[in-house]
Amino acid sequence: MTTITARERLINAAVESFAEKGFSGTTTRDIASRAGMSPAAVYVHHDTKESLLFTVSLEGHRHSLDVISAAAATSADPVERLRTMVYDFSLWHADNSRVGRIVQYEFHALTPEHRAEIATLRRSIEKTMQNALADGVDKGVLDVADISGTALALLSLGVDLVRWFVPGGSRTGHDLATLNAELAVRMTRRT
Amino acid sequence: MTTITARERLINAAVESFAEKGFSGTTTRDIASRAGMSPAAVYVHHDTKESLLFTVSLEGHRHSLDVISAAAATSADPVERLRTMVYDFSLWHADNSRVGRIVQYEFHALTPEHRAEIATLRRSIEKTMQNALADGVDKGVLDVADISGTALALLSLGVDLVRWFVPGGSRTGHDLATLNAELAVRMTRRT
DNA sequence: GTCTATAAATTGATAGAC
DNA sequence: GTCTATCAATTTATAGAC
Repeated sequence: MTTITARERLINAAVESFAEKGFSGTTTRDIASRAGMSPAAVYVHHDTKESLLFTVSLEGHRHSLDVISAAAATSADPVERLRTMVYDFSLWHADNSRVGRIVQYEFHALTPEHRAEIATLRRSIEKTMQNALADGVDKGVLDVADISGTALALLSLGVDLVRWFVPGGSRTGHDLATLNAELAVRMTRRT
Repeated sequence: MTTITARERLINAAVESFAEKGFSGTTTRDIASRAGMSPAAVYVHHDTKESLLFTVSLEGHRHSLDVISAAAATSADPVERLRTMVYDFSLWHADNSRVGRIVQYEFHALTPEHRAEIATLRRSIEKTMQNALADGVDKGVLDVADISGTALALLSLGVDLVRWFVPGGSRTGHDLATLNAELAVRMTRRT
């Protein structure tokens, strides 16, 4: 049996509202009413509206870093590893497109301190992709002239899904992730 | 000699503020002060804050559609045409990253009527890319199993630049556009 | 921990003088 | 076409009762 605390209900409500209207477009009243509480109840569990955003953003960044890090450890073959990394990273963005929008598009709304903390997670995500490409080049399996630029492009394929992906639409997350993974291999494989 | 009207000064101010803080995070007072006017002067030239957004968004969408359409007409060779399309589309997003952020991320803030009008331009952009891929497949030069999905992925490479591109940073728009164009060719060329 | 009530500031937009 | 002044509504956040 899973107990959902008031704090978690507020976080779920914040995810809904931030993803739909953006951070600035969301009122604390909207979050409260989605969570079935009065406006004042929000502040018992979260100091400010921004601290709610930070909680969501931090958890989302950590989750996506976990996903790509785990994928990076699945195979010793650089091509299959890259395929898995792009597949899992893309699938995460499709399956979590609401959190993904907050992660990717509300970064600027964080306080400078919170932004700095999250920026380190972003660098880890990029570094994980760069390392996978560099290893594949070292092993002579991948052909990548610009490793950091290509890493950004591969991540963009997954990240940009959150801009338009609609759950229940004609394309499934699995289909899109499979396509992105195949394109990633074609982009980088040595011929 | 170029005369800058008050209306244009307001649009430039709106681009700055919308790109920096988002539509909801921007106040009409902020736009007015950036344009060197009083808050009331805004409403002489634009009915609502949203009409300013619509003006910026419409112009931006038209411009990027013009860019990719012109690129689609440059060459009869599908590979070189695709390279030019991805290069020009990516370069536009790097060179116009502020307008690009408004175009890509403030779509939801438009009124339903304005959103519908702009949606037709978005479909034209996608269709232009799809046609270029389909023609290359017909001519036996490109190998693309999922044309609409691959079109979205190619556009994503350009679009996602606006999320992080910083003018004057270590990477130039030209460098990024060249890389994206090369990756696009590798993704789609028949081997 | 939840509520009602409200403070204090900010917001989009307008009125009316010049 | 620009201004000062202001309205009416909304906003984040708090006070204090239960």
